[in-house]
Amino acid sequence: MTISERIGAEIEARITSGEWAPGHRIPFEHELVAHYGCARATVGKALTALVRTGLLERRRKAGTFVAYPHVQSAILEIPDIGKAIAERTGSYWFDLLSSDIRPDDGLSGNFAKGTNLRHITGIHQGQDGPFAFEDRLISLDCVPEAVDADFTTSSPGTWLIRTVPWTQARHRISAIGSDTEVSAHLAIPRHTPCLLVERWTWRTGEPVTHVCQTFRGDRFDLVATFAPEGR
Amino acid sequence: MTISERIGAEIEARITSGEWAPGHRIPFEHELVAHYGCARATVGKALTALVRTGLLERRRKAGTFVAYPHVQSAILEIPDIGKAIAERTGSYWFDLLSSDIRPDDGLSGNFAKGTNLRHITGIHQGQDGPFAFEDRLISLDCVPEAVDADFTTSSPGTWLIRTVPWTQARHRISAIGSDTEVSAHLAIPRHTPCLLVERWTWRTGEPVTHVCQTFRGDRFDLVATFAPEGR
DNA sequence: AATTTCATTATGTCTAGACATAATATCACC
DNA sequence: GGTGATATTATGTCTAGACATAATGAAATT
Repeated sequence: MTISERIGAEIEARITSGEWAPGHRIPFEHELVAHYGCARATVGKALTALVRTGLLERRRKAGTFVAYPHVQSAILEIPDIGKAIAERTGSYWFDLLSSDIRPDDGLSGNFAKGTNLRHITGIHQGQDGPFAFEDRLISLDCVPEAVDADFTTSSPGTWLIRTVPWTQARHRISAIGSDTEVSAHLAIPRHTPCLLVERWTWRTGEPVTHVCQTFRGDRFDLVATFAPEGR
Repeated sequence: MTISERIGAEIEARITSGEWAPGHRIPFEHELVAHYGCARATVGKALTALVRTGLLERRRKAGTFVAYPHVQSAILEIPDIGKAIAERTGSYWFDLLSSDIRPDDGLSGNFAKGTNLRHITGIHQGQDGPFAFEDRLISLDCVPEAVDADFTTSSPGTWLIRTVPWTQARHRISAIGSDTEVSAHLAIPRHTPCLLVERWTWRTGEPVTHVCQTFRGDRFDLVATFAPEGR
């Protein structure tokens, strides 16, 4: 354990134990330097790490304070569906249902009107039947290689992750009842509760893909963990 | 913009533009030092930040490499339900349905058998009706103040965030159909698709609370964003 | 050929000090 | 009393150099 890690751990312990409550001013850097007998940069490194995790807040001239818990946030692992299904059921494949190319009609609101899009629908299949239905648009202006990519061997999601360096993504997670089309594809009654994961991806500001994945509610959930001690 | 920020931004640009693909060895630190005419600590700071965001990977003796995209992850903001509902509908309150105190029967699997628990059920209400049903257990051994906390003025979640310094949390998000009890509380037909958010919280390894929140699927979704530029 | 030894090298962490910046408190002045 | 200039102070960032550590490849040995 390095010196800065030790300093950080000791400060964190005092906070989580409640000894230093939110709003409390922790000792000045020069006091910590005197206490630990190290350089200021070392103390600074420890404090910077704790600021990153949201545990501390520094104000010039005033000092360093225990932060008030703000918005709770968690790290959500967006699973590689193929890997997740293969791990759970032993096998996985992607059934391509349709694939066509057309310009954006300007109604999607995500891509610029006229953007060349590849439109794909398909089903993520596991050992014991369908897991999820996918409806995806890929911008060919941003990812020209997607024109002739073969999505019968690997799913579009897996292919894209490997091909395009993403920079930004936005997810929306909601619960819906399956409609007629999805019900047929997933082999479930109509109005069965499903998890809908919608994802938009950008690369340096330019839209890359927009995907709607409908999961069978009884076969899939998302897990997120939060650990403030940073990675 | 500081020097280290500039160095980091330039490296990131080369990666997201595709010039430096995953696996590429970026220049050695001493080369970057020569290029930018700064100290090694400054280059190191920039690189450390990029490692944190998962864009780079450093190997002693070998050098620093562009990381292969691994698991996609996103930052999920766990909303303060009260605030979210108030913002959307203009008003919010928590309807306490039941509150009792009992020792853990050892069947929950989350708390140690015999742990004193406060068990609470209630409804998150908005302007135009119920939003979510909540079923919560709080460990009184870990949070003794919860014995006589008044959850008619603020929701248990809001109260806990302000009172207990959390250290770890785990969430599970799934889609379910409402059962008889939930249907009645949320004023929806049975088997309506709902978003179930389950959350476990620990404080230095000790379980604090376990909560199941059932949201009306038509009135709530979760949003997560991913932005590799850190935080 | 296989193994051990050793020098090399790039990153990991640290020190001691410097200057910059922003917020605060103080004091003189109107 | 209110206002503005000034000194003070804690954090923010940086430099130049040091030693530690771990991985590599080459040389020496078995």
